[in-house]
Amino acid sequence: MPKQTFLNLAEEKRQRIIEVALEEFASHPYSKASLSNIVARAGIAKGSMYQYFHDKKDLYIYLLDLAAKEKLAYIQKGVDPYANFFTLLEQIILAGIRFNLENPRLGQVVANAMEYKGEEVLQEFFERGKEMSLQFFEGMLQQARDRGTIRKDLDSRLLAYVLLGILGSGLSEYLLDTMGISRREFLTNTALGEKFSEEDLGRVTSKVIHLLRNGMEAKE
Amino acid sequence: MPKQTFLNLAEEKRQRIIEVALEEFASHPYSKASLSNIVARAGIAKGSMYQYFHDKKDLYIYLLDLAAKEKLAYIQKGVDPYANFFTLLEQIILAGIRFNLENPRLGQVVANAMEYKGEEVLQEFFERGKEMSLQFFEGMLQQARDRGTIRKDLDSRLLAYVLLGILGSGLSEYLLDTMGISRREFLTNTALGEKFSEEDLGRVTSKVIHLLRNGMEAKE
Amino acid sequence: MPKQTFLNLAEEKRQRIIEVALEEFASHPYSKASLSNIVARAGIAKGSMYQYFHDKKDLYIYLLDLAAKEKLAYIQKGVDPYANFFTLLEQIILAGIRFNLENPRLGQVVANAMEYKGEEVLQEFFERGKEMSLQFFEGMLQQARDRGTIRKDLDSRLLAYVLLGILGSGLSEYLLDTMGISRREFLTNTALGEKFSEEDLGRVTSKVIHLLRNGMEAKE
Amino acid sequence: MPKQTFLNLAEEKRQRIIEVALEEFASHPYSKASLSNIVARAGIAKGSMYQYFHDKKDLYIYLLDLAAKEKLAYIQKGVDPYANFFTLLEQIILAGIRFNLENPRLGQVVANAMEYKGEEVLQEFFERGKEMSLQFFEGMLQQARDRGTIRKDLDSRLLAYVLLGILGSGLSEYLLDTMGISRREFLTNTALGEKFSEEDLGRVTSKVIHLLRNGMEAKE
DNA sequence: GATGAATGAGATTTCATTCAT
DNA sequence: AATGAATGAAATCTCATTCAT
Repeated sequence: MPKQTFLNLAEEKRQRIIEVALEEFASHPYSKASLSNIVARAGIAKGSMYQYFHDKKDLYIYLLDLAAKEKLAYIQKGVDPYANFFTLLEQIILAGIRFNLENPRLGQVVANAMEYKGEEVLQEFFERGKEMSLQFFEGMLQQARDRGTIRKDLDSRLLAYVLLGILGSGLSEYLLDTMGISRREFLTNTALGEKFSEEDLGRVTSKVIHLLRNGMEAKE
Repeated sequence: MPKQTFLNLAEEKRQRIIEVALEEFASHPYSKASLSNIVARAGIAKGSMYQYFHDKKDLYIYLLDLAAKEKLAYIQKGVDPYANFFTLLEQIILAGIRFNLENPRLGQVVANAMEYKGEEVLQEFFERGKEMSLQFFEGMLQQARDRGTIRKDLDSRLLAYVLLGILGSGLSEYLLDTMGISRREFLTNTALGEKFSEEDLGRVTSKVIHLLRNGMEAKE
Repeated sequence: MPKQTFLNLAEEKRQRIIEVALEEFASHPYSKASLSNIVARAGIAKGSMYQYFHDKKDLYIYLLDLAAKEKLAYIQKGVDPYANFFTLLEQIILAGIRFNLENPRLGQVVANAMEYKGEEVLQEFFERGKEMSLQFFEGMLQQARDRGTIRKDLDSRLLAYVLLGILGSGLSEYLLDTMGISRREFLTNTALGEKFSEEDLGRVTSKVIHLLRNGMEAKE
Repeated sequence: MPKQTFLNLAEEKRQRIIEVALEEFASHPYSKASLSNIVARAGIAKGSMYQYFHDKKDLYIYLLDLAAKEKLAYIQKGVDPYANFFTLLEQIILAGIRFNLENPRLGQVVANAMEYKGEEVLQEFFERGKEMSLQFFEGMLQQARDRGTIRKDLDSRLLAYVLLGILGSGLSEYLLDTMGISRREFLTNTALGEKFSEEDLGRVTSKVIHLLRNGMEAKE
């Protein structure tokens, strides 16, 4: 939890710090991310960082929380909760991808967290986050099953893992790949997200949904 | 590439070093993995490590390569290349999971590498590995499409991403989860893999294959 | 010397600051005592502290001076200056111990100062304080010698050192020890001093006086 | 406990490090003593210190232990354990003073430790040391009482505190004082100890013993 | 007079890598 | 070929003090 000091900061300065810190944490694993780097690029004194946050971990968790909340809000905004399951899933996937493209750093920080292994201090924290995501999907799947939208024999827990794997970051990467944009460029140059048209995103998403809905097998 | 010195080492010593190093890299992100730890536990001098490998990165890449090759060999051994697509895919998935459970450290090192972002020194290397995996799946999918096993309108590249996401490590994690085994225990205690019966693995795999083949939608 | 600002403060606020600061300096060596801690616990702004005192040293010396003065006043109050030497000494020892038990923090700050070595900035200050104490005892001893109360061949300066060593804090510690009270508890919980009865104190004091008067040797 | 590395060091280098470190710890309280200072003055790399000792505390405890052992050995060497109580005590006091004068830094480190208050990490360690000293004196006193050398009504525990207070460092300070040598000079300039003649030391010691034996009171 | 954000020097500690033996 | 001591850059973090509001 950041200290009050940070929250009192002028909007502009606070944003600058967040921006720079996100960039650092998006492009380095937690233990390699350097506070010295961040303060240097944000143009503040090293000690100031400790007026704002208790320690490195505090800063990281703040950013992660921020990113997760923003991504969640973004998705909720783009979704009709009363739509049927596949429409809802399509909207979620679409919003997820779009968020990642429009907010490369935020998206990357969340994605990194999902896959974080072996950073002992943070493990517990990550596991909680992962469990929450899993349960969200599991709930959705249960409901769809109850309503007869999806087959009764599907294992919701397993499916939740599968969906998480697919959404992880694979799809955004696919898009970057097909546009020939490297991850480094993407994280550095904020404006690249605009290169992707609504149609591109829609096409990819509907392909995925079609796969999930009907499977791969060619029927006669 | 390890130096000749390392290859000349007595089998037993070489194995010990590999074993210890794998344990370290499986349970810590690259930048947190400590050479000091490794040499201490392997009972060799720190300088010796530099007689064997050029630097930390060299050692890591060697292990990664080793792990990838072993996993690949394991999968190839368990697979009938002339089987039809879905059978083949099922065998691949099954072998992949089984390998991860039987070789926790090797499996983990490969899995970590797949998801590693932001470690500049290694990025290029990882991208090459990922590209290889993608192309492998892409080739398989193309062939299946040509043979009419899967629908013509599927985008093989995108599907390759999806398959990679699913196989990543999600399924092994699902299994560990349902057995209530923490990742830490799993990496430390080598014998845990035996807890999983062939039936368990078969059931999970066939569920996934069924999903990929037929999709989720309930057909009347 | 505190600034006028501090002296203008509302009595209550001033007392609170003093209390908190004493607690900090009693339980940490000078260099580890933290102004940040003090202001946080006193509920004032850090800048305010610098309106009241020139710097950390200034604050410390103020407290030390205060503690010394209070202890001295307490002792003077409990002493009959016209009593004969051993009675006087007994009263001094008794009052000294009692003060320490009734005012743990003040007593501790004074005791710390007596033993403080190696804090360059403060050395000169401490030496002055020590010299004053020594001269006080030296004077007393000279007078007693002149009056024939104590032996003529005693070296008053040396004896002053010896008395200082004994009074330092050894006796209070002996009492705490025999009651099984740790120094930490003692400094935190203000009320512990009441655990000691007048008789306990009297017994200890008279033992010490008896020793100083007659020595240890068994006479037939 | 220092690492093996330190013990393997060339005698000369090891001594230099010890010497410099002692100087630092003798003239600064633990938390102010600076490793950076030590390595700079010892002419070694900062990292090397951590090849020798686990951390600052480890180094300090090593020095303290060293100092205590040397002082103890020195005293034991100068003492006839079969002498009667007062002779023995005289020899102990004399050896203690002489040690402090001949080894200013060692003596100071031990003396500081005796009085250390509030350095939480080390508190337990110090208390153990103090308790050992107390018990040593207590044992001596008990024995003397049993043998009828000292009065039966003396409280050995209390007397142990008193003796510790007297020996603390008071007597060496008295001597430095009478020679007009400041503590700073004394710690810096190793050669000063030679200024004190055997007679000076003997005279002081015998005065103290006389006091302890016969008390201060003038008997008609 | 009060505030509390800003500062930056300096502290301890880690670790990959080098190199003399 | 093996050793392991030496290195030093870089990391995180603390804290007395300053100063603009």
